[in-house]
Amino acid sequence: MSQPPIVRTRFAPSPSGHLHVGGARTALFCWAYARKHGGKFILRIEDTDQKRSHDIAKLAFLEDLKWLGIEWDEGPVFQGCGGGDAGPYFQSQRLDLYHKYIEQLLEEGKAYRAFETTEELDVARKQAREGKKNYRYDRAALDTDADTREKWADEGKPHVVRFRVPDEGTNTVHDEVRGDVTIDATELDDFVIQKADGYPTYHFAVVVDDELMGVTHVIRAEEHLKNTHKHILLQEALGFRQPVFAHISVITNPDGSKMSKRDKDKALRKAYRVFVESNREKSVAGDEAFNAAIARWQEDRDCQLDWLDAEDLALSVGCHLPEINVDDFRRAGYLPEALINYLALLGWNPGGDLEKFTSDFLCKNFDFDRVQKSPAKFDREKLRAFNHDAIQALPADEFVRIYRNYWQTYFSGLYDLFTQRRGGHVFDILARANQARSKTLSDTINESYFFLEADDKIQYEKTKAVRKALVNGEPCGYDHLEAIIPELRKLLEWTVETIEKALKSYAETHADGKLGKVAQPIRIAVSGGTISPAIFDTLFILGRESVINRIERCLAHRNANV
RNA sequence: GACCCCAUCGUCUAGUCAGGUCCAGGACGUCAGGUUUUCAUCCUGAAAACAGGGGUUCGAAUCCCCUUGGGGUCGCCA
Repeated sequence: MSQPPIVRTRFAPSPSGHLHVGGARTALFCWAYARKHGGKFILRIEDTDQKRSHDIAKLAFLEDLKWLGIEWDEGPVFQGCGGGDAGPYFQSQRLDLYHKYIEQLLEEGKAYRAFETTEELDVARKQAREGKKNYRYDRAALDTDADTREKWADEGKPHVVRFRVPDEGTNTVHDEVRGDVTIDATELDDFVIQKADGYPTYHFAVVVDDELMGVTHVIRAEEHLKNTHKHILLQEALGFRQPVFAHISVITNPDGSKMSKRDKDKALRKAYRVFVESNREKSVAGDEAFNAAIARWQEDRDCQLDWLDAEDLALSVGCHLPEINVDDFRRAGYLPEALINYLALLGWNPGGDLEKFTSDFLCKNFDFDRVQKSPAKFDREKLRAFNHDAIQALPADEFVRIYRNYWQTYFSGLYDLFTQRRGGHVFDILARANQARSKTLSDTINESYFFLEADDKIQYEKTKAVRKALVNGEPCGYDHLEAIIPELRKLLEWTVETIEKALKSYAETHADGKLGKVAQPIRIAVSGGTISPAIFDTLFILGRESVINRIERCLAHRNANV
């Protein structure tokens, strides 16, 4: 009895910056499946496209995976992850391997060299489309005899290598999610396996690497289902084992279109067009390199801006880029455990009514039989609700740590200012006061600026709610403000507890026990509006001097108005 | 257009494989009340779906067929 091979799954992204949520879900499922079976999860970089740049920023998704807690056993070495004996894990470093197998197919007559140019093929495709015909490569290369083709190749004439597919029969993928998927052999044409630059195509590299790396389960998005037929043919031709396949459905936008990195580019192009049309005399300010990048981007519809440039431009033209990447959600103040939970549930569920679970649970329970076949729309509101629950579930100390870290990372200027003025321990109080009112870590950022404004710069909102809180009733809000100042002055200690005691006691005797009658005018006086953390926390954080200054100023404002 | 895949509330889904316990359950969102020092919460309640049509069967959300709708793919991208 032979042992079943140890489960080895892999996630194989192309190096293109940050990880988008669809990729994250695929990686999550690959990882969970490997963990469940005590196997290995491999990360492989599919960098066979020389047209794409290869700077290190393109590997930002390594950081994203780490942040999500998806750790790879083999692959690029990064922060304690990676390594392994089946490398190198960058396809661009494995060219000799691919060449060896290409030669093998060539010698066996299972592949051949073809000399058509891209332009010639484009014309043929266009003609087919116009004639409402299905395009299929016509094997024109085979019209030239083999010796001539070898001679051309020796002379260095640019060419590709095509795989010769069977002329008849059917091809079946046994898919763990979808069952058997069969197509007719005539649906496939002789696809390219080696490009003119000598690099293998995706199809070829994937098949060779999965074999050499001992991959047992290929879990990937549905967009690859059709490719799988090609991969099976290659595996058969090369005498490779066939892994188990599982194709998961794509994640879509609310309008049903595939959620993709391009969505950001689309949104940006649209906003930029509007900006240029309405600001003819103004241009987007930037340094030379930035402007050059914009120009290139405008010339080529297929070109996408570097993500840093994209964010700069979005800021300049007032465009909110849709959150697509894991990092977008991280910046927006989502917790990794919430994103993981939500993503996992988008396409898989443990059955019954259970929705909330950890990645640990996923690793124990994930299997293909509960993977959804249909595409799932990405619902930001539900993600937000999940994030809210995740934040509320955090112990206070842990929330403070995460909240501080979030400010330091994404709002460092604000954080430094706050801690300089009020001190690090007061930031803790702010964090604690904000936990209950946060659905994301960023929710309370905008509502924290008033703490740092100069006392005499507070602007009072001119809304009904504000007026009502200040002037309605007898005594009115202004009257309470006047009366509360001495109460605050005489406190021996300025703590959340002493403030609470003083305000409650005042409300008891002067406002029929209705704290709101007193709290709301104070809130307006110190913040300018009706939104702040709990009033006792707010006053403590602000400090006694500022509180009294602001209340007095508010009262002066009343007199000026009367 | 061709090929392939899919189809339960607005959304994610349970139930489908082993037909009856389902006039279809949960969650997000929505709406209506309530609690609360504001915002955010929290509590209670409500509206909300088996795409349509044929079969099979005593019985169909569940099995079969057709139609319709949605998605994916059709690159020297991955």
